[in-house]
Amino acid sequence: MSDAAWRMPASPYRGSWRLAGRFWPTVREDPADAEAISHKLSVRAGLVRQLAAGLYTVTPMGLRVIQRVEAIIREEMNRIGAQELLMPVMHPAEIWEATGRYGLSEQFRLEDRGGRPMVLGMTHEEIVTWHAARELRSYRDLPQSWYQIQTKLRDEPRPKSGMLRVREFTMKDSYSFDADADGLEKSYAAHSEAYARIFDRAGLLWYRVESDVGMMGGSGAHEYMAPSPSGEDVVARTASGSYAANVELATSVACEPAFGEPFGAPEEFATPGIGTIEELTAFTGQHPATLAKSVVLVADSGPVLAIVRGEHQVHEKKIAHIIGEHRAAHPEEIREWFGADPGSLGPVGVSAEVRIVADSTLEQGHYVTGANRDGFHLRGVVLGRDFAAETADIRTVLEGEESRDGSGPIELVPVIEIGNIFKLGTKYSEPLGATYLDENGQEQQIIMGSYGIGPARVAMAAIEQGHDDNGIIWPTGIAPFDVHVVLIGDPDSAQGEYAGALWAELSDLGLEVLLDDRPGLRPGEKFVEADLLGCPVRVTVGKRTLPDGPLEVMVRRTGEKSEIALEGAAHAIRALWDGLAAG
RNA sequence: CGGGACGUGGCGCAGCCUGGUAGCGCACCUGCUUUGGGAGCAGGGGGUCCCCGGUUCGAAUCCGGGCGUCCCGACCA
Repeated sequence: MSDAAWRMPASPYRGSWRLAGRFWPTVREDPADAEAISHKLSVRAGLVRQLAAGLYTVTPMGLRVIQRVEAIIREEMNRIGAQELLMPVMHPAEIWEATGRYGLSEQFRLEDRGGRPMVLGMTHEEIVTWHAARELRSYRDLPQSWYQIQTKLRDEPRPKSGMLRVREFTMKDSYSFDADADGLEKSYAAHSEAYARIFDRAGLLWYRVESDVGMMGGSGAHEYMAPSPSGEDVVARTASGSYAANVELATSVACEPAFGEPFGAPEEFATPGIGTIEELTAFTGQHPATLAKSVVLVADSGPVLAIVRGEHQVHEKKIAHIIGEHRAAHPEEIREWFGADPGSLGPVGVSAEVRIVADSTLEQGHYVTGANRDGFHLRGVVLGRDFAAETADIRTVLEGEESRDGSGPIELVPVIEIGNIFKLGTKYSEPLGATYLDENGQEQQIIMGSYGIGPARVAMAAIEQGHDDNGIIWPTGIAPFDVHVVLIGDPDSAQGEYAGALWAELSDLGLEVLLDDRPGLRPGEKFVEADLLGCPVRVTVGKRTLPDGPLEVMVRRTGEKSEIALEGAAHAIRALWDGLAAG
């Protein structure tokens, strides 16, 4: 075989491709095990291939999209003065021991040849702080913002939805180091602005929402969420977006049911065979919001009775904030503590060993609760009078409930988390000894923030938000190419030569152009694959084009076709693309 | 970690219930025709039927164990 047979055609244009000879494995049918749209289309459009659960190879075509996302991220991170660096994926375990994060269930652990325990990085707070502790000594060294785009490894219990939830992925993670809380606010705000520009430029519909600080710890956090039916998280927001929060901490104004006349004391009544709230609603004819739901949990400290109104659910995360790690109680345990089975449980007359946590909504009104006697309930039960309980927000938000800021009813939206920002404070700088000397020579702790974006999730979210029956519809900002030139005919033909010249001219005008010059393919196949790939503008060059034109140009998003004269065609296409990019 | 489904040429699937020559479509190779929306005809190559064990004269098929992948839940910076 001669060299020429396997060499790629020479291209003077780094960003533009001639397709002939390239590795671009498209697929006609949806992969059998794919559920999410982005999973199906990313495989079909030849962007990724799966190696194992949660492990994906990105193809040359897919890598173009990822790299465009990364390019936007780099520009915007650099714009706010963040500096790119690169830290190792493999870390000595002892650094993670210092912060108490060694041994987390998602952590990949291994040993080096000397038997030293090592971990693969799930994130880099420990490592970056370790460096900061050694290098940043004076207030004159602050503030700093460092970032990297690098591999993270997490042994996810359940990888899913293609590239949306994987065990190995690249993340842009940045870390800010400030002298004080004001400095952190500035770094946080700078990242917030950079993130807004990044996600706008990536062409996503996105929300910035309040989030739980979770295992990262710290004093405040926001998540960036792209709405999508394939999303794993849920955001509670109002139509205007003036209120938006992860449901894990969202609050709302619960409805105000008619409680009716209060009772002087709880009254027991028979409820034979009644267990669930639905049954109790039907039996009593009362609104579920006037019934109290009792859930028994077991925390480290012992049994916990969590109470919410009938229309609500106890939210796992919210109750966990109060009682810590916990599990559901076994039926035998419930029998022992309450003397009744689930379905007839309530807070009245419960032994002191049971901690009672009631949702704040219970502070108003009187309720029907279980009587802790099988087949009986109490009506007229009042919190504070008939039983004592801690109160807190432990319930889920319901769609349709009013927002606390008065901006209207709450809607619940499934979303993909594409980024997050955390105010870490001293959570990492303290255990790792990251301190500096202030103007007075006093040792102070460095105040940190951490900020993440998943470029592949950005790409997948774009697919989720932009597709039709024929394939992907990329936003102009992150499409693999700006213009897709479909050559119909032989590369050596007159139209082949014209297509090559147009390709070069468009590239000279600053566009990244894909020229489908693959020989032997039928026109239909090229069109179908062009639709699948979804570049914003498609130009067709065929027999009809020469010698007098016109060129057929199609906008992928609208399907709108137009004809362009050969004279000045490249400039006209560039102008068309500029119009799409602008709006 | 609980529940469920699936595992058969590269991809998508049938066959399994009722054991007896491994099949279909697409893709791939060769030839001819075709060439503006996934072509037609003819010929051809390619499979440890996920793995291990058991039952049987004989196992893709029945039984047991394991592994893998996906979905639901739990979990999740």
